[in-house]
Amino acid sequence: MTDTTRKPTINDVAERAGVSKSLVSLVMRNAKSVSDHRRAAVLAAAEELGYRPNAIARSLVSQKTHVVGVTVSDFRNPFFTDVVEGIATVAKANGYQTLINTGDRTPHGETEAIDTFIQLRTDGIILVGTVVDDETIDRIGTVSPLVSASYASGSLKIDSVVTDDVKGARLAVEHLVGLGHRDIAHITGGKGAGANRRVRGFRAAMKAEGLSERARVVEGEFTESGGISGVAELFGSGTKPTAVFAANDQAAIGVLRGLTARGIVVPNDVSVIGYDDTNLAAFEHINLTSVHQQRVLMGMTAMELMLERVAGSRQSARCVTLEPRLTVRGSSGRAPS
Amino acid sequence: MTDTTRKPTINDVAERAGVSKSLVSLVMRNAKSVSDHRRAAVLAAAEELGYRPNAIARSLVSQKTHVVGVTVSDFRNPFFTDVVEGIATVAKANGYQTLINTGDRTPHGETEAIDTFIQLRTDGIILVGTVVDDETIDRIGTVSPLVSASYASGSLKIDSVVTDDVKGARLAVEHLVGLGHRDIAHITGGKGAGANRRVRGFRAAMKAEGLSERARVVEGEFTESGGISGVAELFGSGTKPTAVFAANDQAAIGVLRGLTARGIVVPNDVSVIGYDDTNLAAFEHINLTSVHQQRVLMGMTAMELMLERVAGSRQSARCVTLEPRLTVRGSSGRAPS
DNA sequence: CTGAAAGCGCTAACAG
DNA sequence: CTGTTAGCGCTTTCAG
Repeated sequence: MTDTTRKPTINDVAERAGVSKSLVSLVMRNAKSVSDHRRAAVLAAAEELGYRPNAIARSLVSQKTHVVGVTVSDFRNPFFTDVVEGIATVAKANGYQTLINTGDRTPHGETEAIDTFIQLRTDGIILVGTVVDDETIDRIGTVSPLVSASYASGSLKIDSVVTDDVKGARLAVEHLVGLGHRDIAHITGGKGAGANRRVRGFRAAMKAEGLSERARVVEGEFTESGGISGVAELFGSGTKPTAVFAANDQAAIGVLRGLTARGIVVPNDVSVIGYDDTNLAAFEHINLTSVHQQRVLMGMTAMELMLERVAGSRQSARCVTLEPRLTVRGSSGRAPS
Repeated sequence: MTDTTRKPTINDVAERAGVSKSLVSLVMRNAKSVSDHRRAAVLAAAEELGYRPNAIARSLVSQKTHVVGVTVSDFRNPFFTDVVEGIATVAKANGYQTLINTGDRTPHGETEAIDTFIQLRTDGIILVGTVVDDETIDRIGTVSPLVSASYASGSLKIDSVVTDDVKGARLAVEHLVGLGHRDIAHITGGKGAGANRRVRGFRAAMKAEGLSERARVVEGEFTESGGISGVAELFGSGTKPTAVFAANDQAAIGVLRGLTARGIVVPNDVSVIGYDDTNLAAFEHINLTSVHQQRVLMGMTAMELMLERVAGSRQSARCVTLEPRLTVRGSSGRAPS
């Protein structure tokens, strides 16, 4: 298991095939300047020995690992896994490997994950739904190519790709107003990535509809319990809204629960809209109207930005904005008269 | 961005601090045999230069990467993400990094992912819900420490950790029988990992209850549509069961949909049980009775087995079996009289 | 077309 | 306690 089974090196292959190391190296990288005869001999020797090039050693000299590190703030959130899938697809298509790591939703854990990538000398790092502050991002951006997905960093050193959440919020509001709703509330995502933009978008859209006075915003979280507590606050006292726009699907599901518990019927009494349009929203038993984000595309775009950086074909920071859509399902309906 | 920003090496730090490379190396690894004075000087120099040890170079000489590769057959399945979380927790606690890769649910893709890990010289590889055949597993097992989670490989070279699915199926059957059900059907998981054990367990349990004659088994899949088609087959003709045990939660949700579409009420007319006890099952709107698998523990155990292998403290293969539990929720109830 | 030699950044014996 | 000397497995000039 130790030295007896030592993995074969380029030297072993060279010896077995009776040629020089450099010759083997050329063959392994498909160089053309090798005679068919020797190439065959090398290939045969490699096959026999079960030789696999040592990518570690290779990258030590080439200064390229062909690996990009990806930090994911929350593995369990289906939104993120789709983004990661997009990243992986484009990466693989371009000969890159993706190394995934989670920072356990904490700035400290994520910073640690990033540091590991730096020590591993990944060619670049993609932050998905990062929770670290702009200052740290800026610092890391000077050391390694960096792109942020789903969070628009203030740093000028890095690229980012986000959904136009201001517009997403507007789509939700316009849909509800079209259904006759006027008392509309928004439960925020707290300090989560993108939460701010959604709040701004909500306020702006309500204003545009001349409903500023009737807009209510309560603090929440990107979780089911965030939605539940939001409902408690909204329906505990004062004017009750006829529609609730939650910061994401998980919070919206909390809203559904909270409403059901109070005997309020969706969508007859109150309409509910989520954000992200995850699989959850599509489940027939949940059937949630939701603002759709192009998750896989977001990941693909992030990786494409990274490739440009790695190739050195662009030095300036770029922020790509993706268009949201509204997916209408059963949780939204005409306002009660 | 290229050579002007070259990352500082141990040499740069040594020069800056006015000491030898080996001294710096010792300090970076917290060796005690260094005078406080020099240690401080080195640390200061490293800090100024923003030096991060090159893990690539380090592992080239130490022959250890402190990285374990993890292949996940399906990222979207919450079952697997929990297993991965367990792996990552134990790995981190022991100074290991986890490199995650998906094989897109295909044997070819997964084999490719494994090959990448081998080239990267990861210290070991953990297969989560693998889809590659035993022969391939056996071959890889001779090259690298390997452990399989959720699939019990026939290979004698590798370790595995699985849930006792035979018992899990029995728990489901016993629960239903206790509620007065006698006509019970099972919708299988097709060729998916663990599907076989669940079928066997179902058959054995029904036999033990003296209900062999009334047991029905229809072919399905580990997906929602697998459940839907199963319902179509079960309720299309012949004796209709009063309870359905699906191979996993996603299929069970398909069953719920299929039943609802036919106007069959759960659990009044028919009881439904799933497998995995994922977050989905717990959603109030789904509220599915399900056989619970200790997912995080499964991942933790897998990583522990890996650590034993890496440390060389065990040469023989080991298969750990985890206990299932039944989580009772609203989708199962007394059999109609 | 092929081989020899010099290093990539780091660690691991050895000497002082 | 500290510096020197060899490599780890590979790529890359530079000569033949």
